[in-house]
Amino acid sequence: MRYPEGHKGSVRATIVAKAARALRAGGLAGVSIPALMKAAGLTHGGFYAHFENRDELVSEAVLAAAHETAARVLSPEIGDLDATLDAYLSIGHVEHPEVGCVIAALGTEGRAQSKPVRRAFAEAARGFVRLLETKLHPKSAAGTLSDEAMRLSAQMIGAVVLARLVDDPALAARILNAAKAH
Amino acid sequence: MRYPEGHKGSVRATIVAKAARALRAGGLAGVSIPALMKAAGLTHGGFYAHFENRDELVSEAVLAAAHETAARVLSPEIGDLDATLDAYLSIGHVEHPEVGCVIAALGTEGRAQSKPVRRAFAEAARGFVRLLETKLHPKSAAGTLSDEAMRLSAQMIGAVVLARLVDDPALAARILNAAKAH
DNA sequence: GGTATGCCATGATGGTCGTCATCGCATGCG
DNA sequence: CGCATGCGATGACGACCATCATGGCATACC
Repeated sequence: MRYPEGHKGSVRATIVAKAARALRAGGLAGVSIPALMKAAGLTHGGFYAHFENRDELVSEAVLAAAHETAARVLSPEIGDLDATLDAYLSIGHVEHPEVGCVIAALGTEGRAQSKPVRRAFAEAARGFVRLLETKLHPKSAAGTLSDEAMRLSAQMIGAVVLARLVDDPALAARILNAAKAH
Repeated sequence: MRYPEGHKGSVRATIVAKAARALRAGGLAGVSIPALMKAAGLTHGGFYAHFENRDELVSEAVLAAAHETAARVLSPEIGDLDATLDAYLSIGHVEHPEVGCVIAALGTEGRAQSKPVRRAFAEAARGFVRLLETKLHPKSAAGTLSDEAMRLSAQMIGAVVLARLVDDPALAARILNAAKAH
């Protein structure tokens, strides 16, 4: 069929959005192209009309996931630092990695990926610390990162990773609460 | 050939040890059985004489890696807490995940694995916090975990994950140093 | 020293993956 | 109203995977 203007672009955007979700749920290597396309309501055939290769989609999905979490948890309008900590260090975040922080969901997989994917993770990681910096010190000069922002970023990410691994809801909740101290 | 007593057991141990290294380097899904066996100096054929299936090897490799790091970095004879922090939060650790902490190397992959593998990760995670607890409070009752041990565990793991992702040696070093505060 | 043993190499099988070529078809344009 | 357009479905290809069946062969035992 002849498709309406901009159709292809919007389809591409939904593929990226659904992939961002599916990859966080199943791991970077755990979801195939057929599965990713099915998540977007399509079959595998059209994939290469939208992306050069699988890594291009993975890279964009990582960035999309990072922006999504930034807007939901780290953006200024969420509230002060405590509001961000409460949202990030929550049971809901631990139980739903598919809509949570991409670093806490896929962080350790980034290192072993191709260069474009590694670049996406690098940008996500730097963006995380940068946003936390502006929450800690709203009037700090752009581009400077305080030790406190780096330390607290590590603490938040590590806490969610640990809480997801211990396989014990009560202990997970204790880890999250312990990580709210700063 | 007729092999000397205990030969099979020692071969199995070297397969696990080499797999622990290869999996931390390449990711849980990034190394195939042929590759894992080649790392141990064998071909893929004999694999199922040693393991029920791939997940059994992965589970054992995760535990072996955890014990290895515990002995090298977290054991009492390393020194006090500062010695452990210096070793864990070092450039060498960031640059060599294949011999480093299994949680910092593979932590986010654990959640999406089969039950035996998840159990291995859960034990590794709990063991990490437990060992840090005895370093922080040597005379605390066995089995109790302080908020401080959980918070600092998260901070250490998150710092290494972040440092590996930012793709900037100078920034990585700053993150590591920032995470030495407690 | 002959022989039975059992570990491991060779090789096959079915399935799935990433990638690509082809085609049908519904609709926006003339 | 007919037709050209271009998106996406169908299907094929080679590669690689996990798993398993078979066989060779060097040695520890009798």
